[in-house]
Amino acid sequence: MTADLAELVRGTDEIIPDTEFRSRLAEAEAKGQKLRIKAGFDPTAKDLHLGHTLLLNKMRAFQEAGHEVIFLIGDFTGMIGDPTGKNETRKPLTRQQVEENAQTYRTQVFKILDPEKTQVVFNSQWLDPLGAEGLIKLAAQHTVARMMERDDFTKRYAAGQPIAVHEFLYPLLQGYDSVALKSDVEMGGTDQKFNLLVGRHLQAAYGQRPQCIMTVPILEGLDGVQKMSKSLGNYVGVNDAPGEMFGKLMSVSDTLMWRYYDLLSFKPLAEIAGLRRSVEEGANPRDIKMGLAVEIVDRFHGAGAGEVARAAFIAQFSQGSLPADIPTVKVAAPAAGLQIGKLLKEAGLVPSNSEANRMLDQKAVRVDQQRVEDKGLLLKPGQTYLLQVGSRRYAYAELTELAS
RNA sequence: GGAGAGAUACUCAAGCGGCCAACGAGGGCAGACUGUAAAUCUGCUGGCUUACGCCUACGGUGGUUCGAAUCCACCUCUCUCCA
Repeated sequence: MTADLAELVRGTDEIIPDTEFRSRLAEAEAKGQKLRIKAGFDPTAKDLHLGHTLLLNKMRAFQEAGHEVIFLIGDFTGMIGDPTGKNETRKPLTRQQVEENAQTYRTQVFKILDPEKTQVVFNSQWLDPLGAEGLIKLAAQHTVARMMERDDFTKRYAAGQPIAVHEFLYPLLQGYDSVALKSDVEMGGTDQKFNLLVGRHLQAAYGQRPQCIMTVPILEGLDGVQKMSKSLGNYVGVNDAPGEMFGKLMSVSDTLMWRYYDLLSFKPLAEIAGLRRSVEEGANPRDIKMGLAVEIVDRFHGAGAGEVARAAFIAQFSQGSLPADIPTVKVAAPAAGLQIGKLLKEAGLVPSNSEANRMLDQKAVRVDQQRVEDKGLLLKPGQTYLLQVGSRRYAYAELTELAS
């Protein structure tokens, strides 16, 4: 069990209380019991990214150690709609949307978790029947002062930002999930620490043995500053195509690369330390970064996919050849020809004509590998042109004559 | 219930009745330099017109005015203090 323990603890941020966690683990082993491990997910986000996988990796580690992993989908809370984060009022989800999202979740999650060993539950199962009376009883277990201890509540309050009353219900309902599931351990991101602790408190209030909590770090996004999230556009999705995944990982800074190594790689810690040393001794960090990108691409696209992506990357960027998968777009053009700016817009490379003109001004546009600055350039139908905006946007435009 | 403050583009944030498509910062995009890195420097950052110009924008609806993001009224939302 000690080997297991090291693996279970690797990459976690905090375990509270640490000693109790260890003793419970030992106790379960001695009695031949399984610990009930709970982790909750909001069914609003459809696409999982690497940030989510930190938690999933941990869950998997528990599965491999023989414990019972419960994947909780917060469909009830999702349908209320969580307004956390500024002043956006998130639209409540319908049952059907929740179910759809949950289904998408499953397919992605099982790239990491073992479907056979994963129990999937929905919290509407016990929160629906709770009723107003149950809710009031639940709310009576906590105080406003303790609620306000939550970091983001404190900050928002101090900053004069609104806090809706029902936001107080969130931690309570999430905590009640732990009561309903009789969980032994609950896992979540560090930003969930408060909520996880509420679960501990509530279990005690309902006469249960309080769960231990385990937090995993929040993964920084590609910018290295803000957390990885889809809405910030700084994420690597588990469904990203191999080439895209590889490219995104290569674009992170050298500093961030080490953070990613620590959190995402399955390589032994000693090996990672060795890589650090080799860079200090003069190895090109780029090559080390490729190693990480290969590992991650392999993980989600099968062994070998990483090497293929690496070769394509080197061909495209180190040797300057074109990417392999340039989309072809058909565009109708008048016989006299279509103006370059309009073509770029029609081909979907820029959002507007004005933007196209700006790109032309900024020497960012190439047609058939030749830089173009003349906004009046007309491209005649009957040909296919290679369009390029900046270094990442490519398209073949097949111009067909517009019947006038 | 009473008194006050506020709502500006992706975010924060300036804004005198005309010089405001709106200072500045961040973010983003592009160019240079590179390892598609970081750092740095430069430029751009509402839409339409091959650009003289036109249209849409400053919480919402009306109004005053030759002219409003700027003034007035009402509405919506938020915050603070008092009850």
